[in-house]
Amino acid sequence: MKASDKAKHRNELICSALRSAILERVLLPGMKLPEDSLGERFGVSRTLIRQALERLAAEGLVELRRNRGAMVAKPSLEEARDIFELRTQIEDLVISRVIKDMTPTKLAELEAHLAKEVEAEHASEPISIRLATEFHILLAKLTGSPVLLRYVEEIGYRCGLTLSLYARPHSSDCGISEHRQIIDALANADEEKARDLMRSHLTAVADRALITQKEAGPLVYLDALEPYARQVRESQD
Amino acid sequence: MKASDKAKHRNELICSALRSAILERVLLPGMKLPEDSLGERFGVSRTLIRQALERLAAEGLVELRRNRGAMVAKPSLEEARDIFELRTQIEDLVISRVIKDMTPTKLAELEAHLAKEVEAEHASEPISIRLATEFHILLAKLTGSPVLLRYVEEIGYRCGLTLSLYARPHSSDCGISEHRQIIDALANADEEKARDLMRSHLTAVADRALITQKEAGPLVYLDALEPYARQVRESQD
DNA sequence: GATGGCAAAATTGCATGCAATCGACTATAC
DNA sequence: GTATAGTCGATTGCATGCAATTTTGCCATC
Repeated sequence: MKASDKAKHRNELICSALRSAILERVLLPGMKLPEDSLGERFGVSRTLIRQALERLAAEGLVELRRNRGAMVAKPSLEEARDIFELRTQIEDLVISRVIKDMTPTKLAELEAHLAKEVEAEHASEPISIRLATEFHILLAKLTGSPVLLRYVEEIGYRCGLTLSLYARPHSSDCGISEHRQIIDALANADEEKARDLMRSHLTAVADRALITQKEAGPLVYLDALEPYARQVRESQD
Repeated sequence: MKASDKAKHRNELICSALRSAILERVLLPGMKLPEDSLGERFGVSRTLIRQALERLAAEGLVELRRNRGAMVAKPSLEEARDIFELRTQIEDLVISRVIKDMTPTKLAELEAHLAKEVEAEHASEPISIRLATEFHILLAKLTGSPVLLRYVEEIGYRCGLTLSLYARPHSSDCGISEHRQIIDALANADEEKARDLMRSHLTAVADRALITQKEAGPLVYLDALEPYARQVRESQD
């Protein structure tokens, strides 16, 4: 999971845990998410699970059918395209904002993150995807705008889920060099170029992704959740 | 309230009721929202109120402080600007999408809505604001993209709240002629012009708004909620 | 008169229990 | 053999109750 899980309340811990599980393809699109079983796993009551599921539903990662329980969202191809298009549009704004107030400190942060991406280049794919997403989130953070951060995060996660559905394996790691170029453009205060690079980066990611299609059965396979649940259980005493 | 409150579940009814109350300036920014009192008012238990408050918090209309209860959000001036900037960026996309697949039916819908706006021009200000917001939401609907609709709605609401905090009275009704122009540009399939109009419309709204500043005391004044609560209570049997 | 700490009241955090709803299965009729 | 109706099981919807936390008012002390 992430360093950003800094000892919040159980509420958010569970939410983060489930989110990570979804983004790291431990819970696959279409899987059922029964409140009881999850509650048992995490060692909490249905109330908390329910909250988390509602939150994730609002974020678009979980689908909530009335009286029929929750399942991991399964965005359609159209939704997928829409999300990526919207993302492009928003990150345009992020670039403009970041470049307007660039500092060496911020550049260093970006470089540090890129280093982590390079280091993890040959690690597992979920980790690469997560780091790639977090690059964009870091950019949003650097704008200093909570509003931008909030929406870039949310849409970034949805894109992550989408990729897990439609991307073919190893389609994401080529993103590193593109991140490199974006940082360079930002360092040179070349707004136009940075924006163009970001646009083509995002469309490239989308294109690489939306070509092949994998199918996931609607099965419950909660055992895979164990490591995530343990973390929450342990933090309780 | 709205026609879109079409007999969903109590869950969403309460959420809509509170949202409307906030947007119509019945609940002012900074007001406390205690679960008990609200539950009593609406004739439901704290559980449902809690759900609604969490939802609204996710939408940015309510602020949720741990163990200290909820209150109507009070966006800062910076947040206000960020929200409007983001809105501009997103509605750019809406225009592009709508204009790509314009039909006489859709045009008629827009005209019908504009007619409502004209009709309500001299009605109460909250109603004007709501109709103005719904014009933008209608545009998002016409794109046929649930994703766009979701975000335009949410950000539109946040803008509405922002206006209620920072706008000076009667700053909004001038928007009608601008809506008129946008429809015309859409009818002529003039994408560039439509986009420009939308951009200047939104910045105009923001500018008209963000000049003067009103202050609202952090008082609880739940009696004003009565009409909203009654509606929910009645729909229960 | 101001400050620090303590205790009581108010409010949220969370678990549990019961009722309502939906889906699947079976039995029965055609 | 197929279709339809009815019942049963599983799961969610919601209310209530108790524990935890924060706030507020009070009193003692400086």
